[in-house]
Amino acid sequence: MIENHIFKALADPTRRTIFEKLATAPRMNASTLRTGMEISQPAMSQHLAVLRQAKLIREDRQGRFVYYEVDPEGFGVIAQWVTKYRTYWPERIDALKATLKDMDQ
Amino acid sequence: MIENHIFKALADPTRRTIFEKLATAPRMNASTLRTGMEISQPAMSQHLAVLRQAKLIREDRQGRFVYYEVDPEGFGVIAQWVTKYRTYWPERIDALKATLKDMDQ
DNA sequence: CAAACACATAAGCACGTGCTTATGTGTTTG
DNA sequence: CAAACACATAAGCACGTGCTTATGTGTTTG
Repeated sequence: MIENHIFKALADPTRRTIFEKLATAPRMNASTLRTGMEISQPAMSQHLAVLRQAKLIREDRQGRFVYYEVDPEGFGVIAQWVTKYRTYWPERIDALKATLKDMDQ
Repeated sequence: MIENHIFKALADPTRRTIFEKLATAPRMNASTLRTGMEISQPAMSQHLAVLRQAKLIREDRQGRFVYYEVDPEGFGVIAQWVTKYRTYWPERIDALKATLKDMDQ
């Protein structure tokens, strides 16, 4: 059940931060990801392993560096999950999303 | 941080099943939700409390029954979260979602 | 109004999770 | 090639989580 891995991976706020970094910036290696994050090297390594197993990120080994980037496969499962339920009450959700968007600004 | 409550609430497979029931069927009370679910009454009550605190469901007390239904507020946060990242690689995600949809059938 | 009912809550327990320190593995540098 | 580097992994620990049994609270039924 990979869906369960994905939801569990995203349940941790540190991992969501890492995912957000990789989603909004070019590929980074583990050390670069740590900058400005108050997290030890082993902790980062463990979080990256969880995200990798959930297919939310994927690695690209280059010598002694390991570069990470978002893996659309895992994210697609969440996107699909949202789409599945959105169809049940599209108007209510879209109205709410507009409200949330306004709040951001 | 309500976003964290929501992701943590959805990280449990039993709670996702409950949410799915409420999303795809009319409002139900706690006992009706239990039918066909091999879950004790206290366990169900505790799961419903977590979902309620995450604003994924809301309650409507009617005498000694408590009816539950999906609360668009919590779901909207997830939908918004997905939308936020989808914008970074729309073509890749949409292609993948089409693939996943095919796999369902 | 006493019993049954629908649900909530408390306490205890087994197991999961995220961190730490220590150390291992493979690669590059000087 | 020895040291430095980038990262992974192991073991241990504190704390979180989801269940159980027991019991509490409010409502309805006969």
